[in-house]
Amino acid sequence: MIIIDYKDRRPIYEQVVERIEDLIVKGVLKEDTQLPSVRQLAMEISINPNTIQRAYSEMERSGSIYSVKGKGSFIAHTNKLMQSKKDQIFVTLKGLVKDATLVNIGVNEFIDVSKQYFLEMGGN
Amino acid sequence: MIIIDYKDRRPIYEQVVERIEDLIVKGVLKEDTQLPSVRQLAMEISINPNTIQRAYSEMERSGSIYSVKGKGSFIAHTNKLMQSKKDQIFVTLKGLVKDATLVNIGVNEFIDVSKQYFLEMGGN
Amino acid sequence: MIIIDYKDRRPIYEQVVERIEDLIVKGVLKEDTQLPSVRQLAMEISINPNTIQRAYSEMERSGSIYSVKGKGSFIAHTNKLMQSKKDQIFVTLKGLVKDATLVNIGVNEFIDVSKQYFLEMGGN
Amino acid sequence: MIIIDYKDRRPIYEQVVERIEDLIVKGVLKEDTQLPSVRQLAMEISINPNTIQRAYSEMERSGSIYSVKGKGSFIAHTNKLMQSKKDQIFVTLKGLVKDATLVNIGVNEFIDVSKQYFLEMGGN
DNA sequence: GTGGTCTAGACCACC
DNA sequence: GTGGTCTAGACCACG
Repeated sequence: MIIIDYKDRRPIYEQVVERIEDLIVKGVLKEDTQLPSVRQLAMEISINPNTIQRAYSEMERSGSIYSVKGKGSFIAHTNKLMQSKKDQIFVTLKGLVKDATLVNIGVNEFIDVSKQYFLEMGGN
Repeated sequence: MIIIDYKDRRPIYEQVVERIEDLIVKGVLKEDTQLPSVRQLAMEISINPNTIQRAYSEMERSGSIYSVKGKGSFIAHTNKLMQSKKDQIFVTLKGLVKDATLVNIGVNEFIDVSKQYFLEMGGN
Repeated sequence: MIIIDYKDRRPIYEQVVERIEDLIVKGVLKEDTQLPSVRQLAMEISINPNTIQRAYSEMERSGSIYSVKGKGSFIAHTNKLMQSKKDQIFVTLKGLVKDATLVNIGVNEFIDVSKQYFLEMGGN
Repeated sequence: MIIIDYKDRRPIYEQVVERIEDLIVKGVLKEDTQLPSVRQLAMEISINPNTIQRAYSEMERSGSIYSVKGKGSFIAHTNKLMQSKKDQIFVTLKGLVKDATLVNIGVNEFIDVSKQYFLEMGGN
């Protein structure tokens, strides 16, 4: 379910967070679903439980999941996550537009390519 | 000319590269212009010369500048840099569109916001 | 009657204690009233009996309730509980005032806000 | 400088955060002051470097300090910290007032005691 | 069994 | 030298 790319320069715990949050926004993991336990997921993908623990901690801090000692970890309300993901996308987009203007990419080219990419995505 | 943000989480040498390449794409630094020497730039912005050296090495490797032994470092042909910056932007855009579709941001919203951002940039 | 918030980070037995003591200070549960048995309450709120047992033990230790072998658990004299709750509040208040002085919150601001909060509570 | 209370139930890293943030709000540590390195502080108070690392990470996340790889950790702008501490105090106060009304502590008693505590603090 | 904290020791990127 | 990540193994509180 969760694949780690060891060539990726980002830390493992960050990749784990990304993979799980992806599953949430995709709707695969729904609210109050129980996540695999720290130890179990650690064994599954053959990494140290502490690393998973850290990933889970990050997600709890950011409000994506909630953990109960002795019970397990569960998916939280997804609204907040969706919104923060959207916000993040628009922030990135703003920076990208800024860079685009610097290298003389015009509005038209930018949105044409965007449309094209949307088409490709829809095709999947 | 070059400002380092120590609170920025990226390594300093990367920031130096970015600042210089920015000056190149903006046309401030033109082809075959000589860059300040490693030591000189290091002193100017109060940074370890090793860090500047690494920044210059990275840029030479990527083809943004070229070095002549005993003479110094110079701006290379800017076409290649411009093109790679453009490529990079479109790669990022592709990823962004992919993420956008996941959180149900439609084509229309996406390009409307893009246009808006372009307007804001033009206004500066 | 008793609601557990699994997203609350405090242990469940502590929440149970708080809820019951709340009912006591509010006057809902009066002196010598019998509490539901451990098993019964556990079933009611779908919780492990061990957890309820621990909550009851804590309250007996602190003197909020008393148990009679073979009969059950009962609300103790409420005076002591009321007094210890009051004491606790003033201890917290003292710490809070100390912190307030550190960040330059003056007496006036502090009591103005307090009055405001009392008004809001009264309005409920 | 920093004292750990092993009888305290809170985790060590949390105590470290509290102690340092206290020094910041008290004005002992000023903006851009360099903190002791992770390893050095760990040796000083005889705890594992990882624990200090975690404390520093928490503070960087919350914006109290900023860290630069290869250089060290530094005190950030203190405004944000002061504000969040103030906010925290008023949140606690609100909860305290709510509890006070439950046990029949009136506005007058509450603010009288508060004033008294402020006097005591001022006397230190 | 669960999550959370801590230690010990290692490696990396950066300066 | 610095901060940051990871592993291995231990212990605790909770259910």
